[in-house]
Amino acid sequence: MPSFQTSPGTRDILPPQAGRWRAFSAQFADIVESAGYECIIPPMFEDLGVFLRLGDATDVVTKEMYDFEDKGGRRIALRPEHTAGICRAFAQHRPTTPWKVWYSGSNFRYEKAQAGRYRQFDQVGIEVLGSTDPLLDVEVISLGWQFFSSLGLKNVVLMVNSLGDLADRAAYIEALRQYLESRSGELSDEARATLQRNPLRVLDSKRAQDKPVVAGAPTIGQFLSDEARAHFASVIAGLDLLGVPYTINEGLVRGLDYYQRTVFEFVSTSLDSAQTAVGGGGRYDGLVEDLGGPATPGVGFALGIDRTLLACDSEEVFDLGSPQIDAFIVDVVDGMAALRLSDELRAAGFTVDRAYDGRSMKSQMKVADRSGARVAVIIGQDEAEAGNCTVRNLMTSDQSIVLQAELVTHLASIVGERNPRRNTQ
RNA sequence: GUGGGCGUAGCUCAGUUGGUUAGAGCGCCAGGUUGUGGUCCUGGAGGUCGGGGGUUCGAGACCCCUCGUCCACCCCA
Repeated sequence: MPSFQTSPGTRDILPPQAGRWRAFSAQFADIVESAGYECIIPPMFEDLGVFLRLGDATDVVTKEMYDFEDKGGRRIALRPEHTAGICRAFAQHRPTTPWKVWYSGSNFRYEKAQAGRYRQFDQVGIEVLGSTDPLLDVEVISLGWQFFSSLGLKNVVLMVNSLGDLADRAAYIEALRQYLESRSGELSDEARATLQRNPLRVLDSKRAQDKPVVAGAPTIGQFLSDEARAHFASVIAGLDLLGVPYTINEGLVRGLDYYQRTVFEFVSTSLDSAQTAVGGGGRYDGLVEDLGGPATPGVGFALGIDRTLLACDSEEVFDLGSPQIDAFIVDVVDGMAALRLSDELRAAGFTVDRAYDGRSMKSQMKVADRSGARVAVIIGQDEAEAGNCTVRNLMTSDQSIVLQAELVTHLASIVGERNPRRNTQ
């Protein structure tokens, strides 16, 4: 065993998996940038207070925060999610609205690791600040939906709900509390404890014992104000218009306290672990104000990269290999030709690798084969003296001798034309 | 945080009721007549059996502690 290993809940994303992550983010960027969202990169740690707004009854704040005091005596926390930091950035910089941003990055929560759950985990997401338009909620939800579709995922379902405005929500929570307390004798010990902290979360209980009680609970729908009801109706109408399939789930509550009105979650039905939520979001109209900014509505979502990729694995989609190598250079003289030719070919736009350490031709050919290269360019003593090279097509085993000066055109005839690398002036 | 499963070479695993210098397959490296891959053959490198303590004449195997990992709960992406 090596002396050091990754800390609990963290891991190395090695090649080729790391390349898949990069492609994942790139594909996400393509989709949301086409809708006018721009990239934002907030800091990984902030003043602890920024994240306390997520809710003092949530585990994310009370148990899972990576917080510490820095050398300057500041109370700092590693971000457990992106939304709060982005709202803080909005309050700090006051960009014109609507402010549409997307992000891709790591979050940190001190939890015990499990399938699809890590202490350092990555999300991509979008946020829009400055508009209450319900059709914006629709745009946001539909972009999430489109992204899952673009990955090739079929077994993702969308659940939507409305938590109402603050007053609706408060009235509902009170009614729910009264109901649950009246039947607390039937609840599990765990659910009773949850009831004290956050009655909404009892609706999420997975224990069979709690199911009958939860099934009989009052639902949020009866508590919505006229405004909240109209807002939700517009969201539904918009989803219908776009043909985005959804399920209204009145038991859907989100884990963070800042949500109001629209909430939604994307769930993979092809994951068999306990973690099936691959993404979620909603409207958080009070958050910017809570952080000391002007009253500003907001809506957004976050998708878990790990879990979504897990879903891709189980549906056997979005499967990427390593990048294709066009040519592999085998130089058994002194390596100088390999150095020069690889440089020239790369400048011409080809992907080129080579062997090192002056190994035997047989050994270098093995490495060439393993690299998956389509062509081997061989420089032996004869070629070096004649100024040419042997070009071997590793798929067909055809072989020919060409002048080194004509290598670029010859290679293009085998693997196709490439765009030369451009140097910025 | 609670409960359970598991921790033997880079990877996947064997290791009989505790008994001599710990094995296989894959991978890696080098050869198989002196310039060539993917198949085949031969050889080689690589492990303080997660770590610490204990029981024993003797422990990879048994006991305790610890760390890590996986799974469930909790919570969430």
